[in-house]
Amino acid sequence: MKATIKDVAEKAGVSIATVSRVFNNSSVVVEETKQRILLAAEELRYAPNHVARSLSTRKTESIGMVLPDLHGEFFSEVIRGVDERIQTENYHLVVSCSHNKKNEIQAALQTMRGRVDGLIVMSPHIDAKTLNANLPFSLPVVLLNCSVEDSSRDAITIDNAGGARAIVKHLLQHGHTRIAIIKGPDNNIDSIHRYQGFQRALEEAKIIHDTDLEFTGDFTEEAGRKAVKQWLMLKNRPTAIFASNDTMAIGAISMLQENGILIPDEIAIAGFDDIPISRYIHPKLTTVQISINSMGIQAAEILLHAIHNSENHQTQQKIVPTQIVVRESCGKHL
Amino acid sequence: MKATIKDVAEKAGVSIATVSRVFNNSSVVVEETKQRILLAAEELRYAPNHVARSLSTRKTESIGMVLPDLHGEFFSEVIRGVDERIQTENYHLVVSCSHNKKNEIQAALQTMRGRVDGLIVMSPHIDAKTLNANLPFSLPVVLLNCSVEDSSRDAITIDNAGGARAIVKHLLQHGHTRIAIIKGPDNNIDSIHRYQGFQRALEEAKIIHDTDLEFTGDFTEEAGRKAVKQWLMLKNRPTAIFASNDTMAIGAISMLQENGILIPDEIAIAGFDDIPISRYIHPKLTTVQISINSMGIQAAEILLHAIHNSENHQTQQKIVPTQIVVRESCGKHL
DNA sequence: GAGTAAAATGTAAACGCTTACATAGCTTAA
DNA sequence: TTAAGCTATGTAAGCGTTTACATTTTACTC
Repeated sequence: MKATIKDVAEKAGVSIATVSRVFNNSSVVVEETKQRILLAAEELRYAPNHVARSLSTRKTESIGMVLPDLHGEFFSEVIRGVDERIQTENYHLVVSCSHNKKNEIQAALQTMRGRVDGLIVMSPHIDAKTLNANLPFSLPVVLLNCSVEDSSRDAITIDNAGGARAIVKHLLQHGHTRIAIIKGPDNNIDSIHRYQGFQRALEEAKIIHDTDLEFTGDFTEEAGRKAVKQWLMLKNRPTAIFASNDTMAIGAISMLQENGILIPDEIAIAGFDDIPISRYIHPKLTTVQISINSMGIQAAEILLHAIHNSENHQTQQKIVPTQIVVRESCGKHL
Repeated sequence: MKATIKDVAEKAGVSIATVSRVFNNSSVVVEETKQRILLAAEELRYAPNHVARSLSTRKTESIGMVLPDLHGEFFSEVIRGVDERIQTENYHLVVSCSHNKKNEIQAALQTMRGRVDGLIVMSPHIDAKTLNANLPFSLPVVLLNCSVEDSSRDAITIDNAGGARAIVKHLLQHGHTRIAIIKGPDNNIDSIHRYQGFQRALEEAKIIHDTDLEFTGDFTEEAGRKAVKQWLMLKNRPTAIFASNDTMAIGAISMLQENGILIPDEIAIAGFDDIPISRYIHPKLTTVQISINSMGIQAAEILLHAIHNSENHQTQQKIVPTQIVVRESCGKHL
């Protein structure tokens, strides 16, 4: 049977209020009394019950994360960033995975209510309306990479279009004109914007895009492999590939190498995300860098601010800049 | 202001007990009353307060995970496995990172008390005694890859020694006799066992191990690179390298390739873990496979059982078998 | 040594729910 | 008709804290 504050109070010969004060440093308790209480607590192996405390204070000291998926380094990096920031304020992290399904995200959001003080929601697949309809009204929320409808909510989005445009431009500067793209899922907001950046760059270079050179993937290595497989059968192969994320780029590379195609000499390739592994594969992957970890930190930062200043918190929409990092996979010359 | 059960009860003209019953299907409520309550709840945007419910039922419907770190795919895979299993029973996942520090793991364990119904602890760096002293007594706990002292606790451990031995044997069968090892941290239980497996295999082959061919790393790519750098300066280089995890193996490969060393022709290499990326790098990495995801699922399974059958739960110690998967990095011949 | 202000501690209500037990309203059977 | 037995709902205690407010103790001052 677990000891309660009452047991400690009795054992130490004080009231429960005093015990509570000791455990909250809320007001001064005479040193001697304090020690007596601490001793009693120790002997009884007492630890405050967080649930009761939460009920009383209306604070849970937890924040929730609703993620679309739990696969791969991207998510673990975000989690790491968020955890890193909130741990400094003794907050806890409750993670939930919506598996990208509408009803599950609804369920996740639902069960988070009353369990957390704030929410970080990442849901690049859900449209803004559905999202808004399900978002709790009374809880601070930070949107990560979601379709945002207006400025009524805090949101952090990556400059997907800008990053894609920059890296495709880089490819163009290398003289490539037949550039293929491995897209992400059609309903994913990241994919959409990356694709737009891609198109934009081509337009600016006055290149007419060949839709044969498009493949829609799902952000997995396998998708990258399939895309390449398809293009290898073309009479007129692309000379460069832009993969909408590093994972697919890596899949593409593996398929190219299996077919004895030299990278970057015969086909250049670039990715997006700069996941840790990108700099260790061969050839090292040219890609677009976003600091996922720091994105998590920032999201946590904003959320904590919203929680602590519920009255005068100004919502903000941040666009996280990206940076291309040139390595070997697209040719170093130039 | 958020609506409470009381508001709903008033609006529907019933007592709070009836409202509670509706939201718990605990006993039959006449259909008409039920609809009236549901309607009132909807209008007030009422959702039960989980904290209050938990206090009353002494159940949180959450389980906690204490992880040593949040870096890399290994952890996200475990999390994914656990989440996958517990979600089916509407449990939530509270994640906490101990950063491998003794006091932090203590703090993490401490704050989990009363917040979760059960705990999955992964802490390969902490010795059994310290761990045991800090583990909550009253809470079901499943140990993941920890030093286990006795059979009083549920535990899942990977057959690290067996896996390492098997893969080193494989290397030996290829004719290698100068096999180097990139170890993990000295106080890490996984590293220790993998190293033991390595030694065992060499002994069985009656090979005297050259301590020049040992490098202690920290499971990062960088460590793999450093190890190789060091060995390249040797007059008598190793012909094969066993890295204690895939990440270090990948780092090693990148360094070898930068120095123009052919893999596996000049130096063969093998890893441990079989992280997803291993099959997509070039050359594809020969490694030891453990299903991290399913380890998470199993841990969750055992924990849930312990929670639901607190009286007659038999603790169990599972050793998850490993399997070597031969790919290109150690030479396909044979 | 009385009076007073400040410091330390105690009392009890509240947080929002669940649930054992009590009660009221109906059926049913003798 | 009435007692008994159900069924649907209500009453109220309890879950373990926090905290405003009340009370007691201590420390000074004159």
